[in-house]
Amino acid sequence: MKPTVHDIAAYAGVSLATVDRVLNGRAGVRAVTRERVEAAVAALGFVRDMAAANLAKSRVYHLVFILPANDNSFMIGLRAQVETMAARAATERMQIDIVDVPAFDIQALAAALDAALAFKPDGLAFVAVDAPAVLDAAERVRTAGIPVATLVSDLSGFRRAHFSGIDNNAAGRTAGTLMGRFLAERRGPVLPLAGSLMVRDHRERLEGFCAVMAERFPDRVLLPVVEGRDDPAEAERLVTAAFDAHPDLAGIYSFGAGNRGLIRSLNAQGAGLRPVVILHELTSATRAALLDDRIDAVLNQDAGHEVRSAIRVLKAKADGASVVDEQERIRIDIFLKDNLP
Amino acid sequence: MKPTVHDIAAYAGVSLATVDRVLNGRAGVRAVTRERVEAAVAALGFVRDMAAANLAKSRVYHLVFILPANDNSFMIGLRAQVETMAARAATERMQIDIVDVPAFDIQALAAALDAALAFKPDGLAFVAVDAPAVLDAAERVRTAGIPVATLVSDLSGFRRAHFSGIDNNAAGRTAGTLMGRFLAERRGPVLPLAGSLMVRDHRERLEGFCAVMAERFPDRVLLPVVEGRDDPAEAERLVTAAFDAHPDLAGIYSFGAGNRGLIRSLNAQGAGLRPVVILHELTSATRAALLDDRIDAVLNQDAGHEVRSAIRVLKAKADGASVVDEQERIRIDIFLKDNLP
DNA sequence: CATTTTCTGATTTACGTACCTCAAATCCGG
DNA sequence: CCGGATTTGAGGTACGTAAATCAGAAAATG
Repeated sequence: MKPTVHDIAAYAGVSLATVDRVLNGRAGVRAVTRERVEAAVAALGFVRDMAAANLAKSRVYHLVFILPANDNSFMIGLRAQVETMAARAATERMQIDIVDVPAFDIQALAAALDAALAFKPDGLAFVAVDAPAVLDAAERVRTAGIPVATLVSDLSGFRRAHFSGIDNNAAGRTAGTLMGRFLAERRGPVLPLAGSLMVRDHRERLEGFCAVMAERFPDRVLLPVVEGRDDPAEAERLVTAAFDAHPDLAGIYSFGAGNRGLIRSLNAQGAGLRPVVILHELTSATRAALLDDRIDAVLNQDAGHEVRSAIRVLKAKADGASVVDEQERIRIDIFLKDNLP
Repeated sequence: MKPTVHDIAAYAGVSLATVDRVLNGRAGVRAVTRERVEAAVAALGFVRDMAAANLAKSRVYHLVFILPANDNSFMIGLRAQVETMAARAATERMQIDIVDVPAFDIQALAAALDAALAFKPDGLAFVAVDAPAVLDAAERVRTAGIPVATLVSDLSGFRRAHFSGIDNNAAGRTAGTLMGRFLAERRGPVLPLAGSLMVRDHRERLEGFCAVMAERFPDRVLLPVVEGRDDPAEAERLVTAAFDAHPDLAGIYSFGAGNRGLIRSLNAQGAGLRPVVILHELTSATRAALLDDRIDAVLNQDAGHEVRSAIRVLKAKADGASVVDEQERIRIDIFLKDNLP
């Protein structure tokens, strides 16, 4: 049988109250007594029954998610995941609040962080915009003792409890390797299509991609990066322009959102050999394109995993528990048409 | 505030005892009264607090994992994952027992299933060997009302609660696409190296691989499948023989274990152009080979995810709760040297 | 040595549910 | 309308922990 606090009290020869003081780090216990209790805990292998503890505390974990009010498929999906978990939250003594902020708005995000801090939640997760004002606000939250996790996009210099997102440099490198190998002997330049280079994830993906191309496929010409601002119409315009300027365009790596526009532009091209296309985020549009052989590979981050992971980690940090690190690492999923979920 | 049984009782105008009888399906309640209570539950959106309920029942979820006593890296890793979770289990009112059976031993596995059934656990997970005797034993467990999950390898015709493993046909197809595209214009035959075609996973991988090769790369010559029995020495022998017989060997798809032997054989070849190598399961050996550019891609199933998923599902089934399906789908991980964890 | 401060023990209540007992109310057939 | 069966109510205890109160003991302080 699992030992309980009563067993610890009996074994250590102290009262329940003293055991409670030691276990919960309250004052009013001599060092010797504390050690006796700790020895008993170690000897009996006591582990606190979290379910019972939470019941007794009638604790409700109160988490806040700050999400950008973006309308691209990925962010919509991410929000849906948070909402799903928020609905399930009641079952597990949790309350999850979602706060909206305008996308890429530094001041609004900083203000939202300060507002969330005022609520004193048990944990906070947010999609970072990489700016000093955001860093300051985030540090205020962290300093208040609230565990903070960054979601999808990280914040430079911030000592967050957790980053729930992928290694974007590695993602770019992966795309580079796939691009180089899928192209093989085929000649022609490759177009890198960003969302915005103001965002850290996109910069990192580009760096990784360029590094691999330079290292392993040095003969391949990379066209100058173009930025589609995560906007389908703009992406379509840019890609169509690239097709016009470079009839021998051999590859496109799109590492931002707005891929519906890219796919429209692909469809509009003639029946000739299409370029190798590698892009990010599995959505209904990119999935359909993959199945129809209009694109070659999709790199994806699992939004559901990211949200669940952030919740698990924040909850664990909130009560100082440990975490299965490996479970919280967000994979770079590579989807070909054959392994679509 | 979340409603409690007390709120239900008050709302329905009945006593706590009656609410309890309804919620737990005990006899002695008139149909009209039962409906009143159920209406109250629906109206207030009551959900039973499982933590409190388990505390009251002093319930311990008792799970049994039946694992083959295999000595390949994958199975060793899988076992380690189960052991890790078993250690953590105490914290979460769980007890996980591990039962060993000789690998590929149908009678032993069937006997182990029957033995486990005698313990009346709350859930059972096992690595299936695809045979009628195993199916019979598994059905006996299932019929006894115990949720059963298959792990890694599935059991044909078995109506399990859950299969915690990858879609091996899709994995084979994925390998086929990568192989075909990585080879591109390069000529030469491809060797499929199985562990054993007696195992369903390996058969499915082969089928998927061959299907894609035939559909999309019909000119590529596939050598006859060889079986390395998941044994490094045998794999090494077979691959070396293939090199000798086919100096222009262009590709190897290894979908069994024992890849240390395959890698040794690769190392032993001369400095010429090595074949494209795609294999399964990320281990220290395959990881090192990937980093050194001695192989091209590793398809992997995350053993940790599989184990955690099996536990979550069995627990949920044991108390009739729902499951986040998407969280329980085991991905086919594709690792290149760039996205290694 | 008296007084304050710090520590410790004993006891109680609470969390939300399960499960038990005993008595009272209601139902049903005759 | 009676007798027996069924249904319902009231109340309690239990699970393992948290947290509070209050009294008494030990230690530190003057």
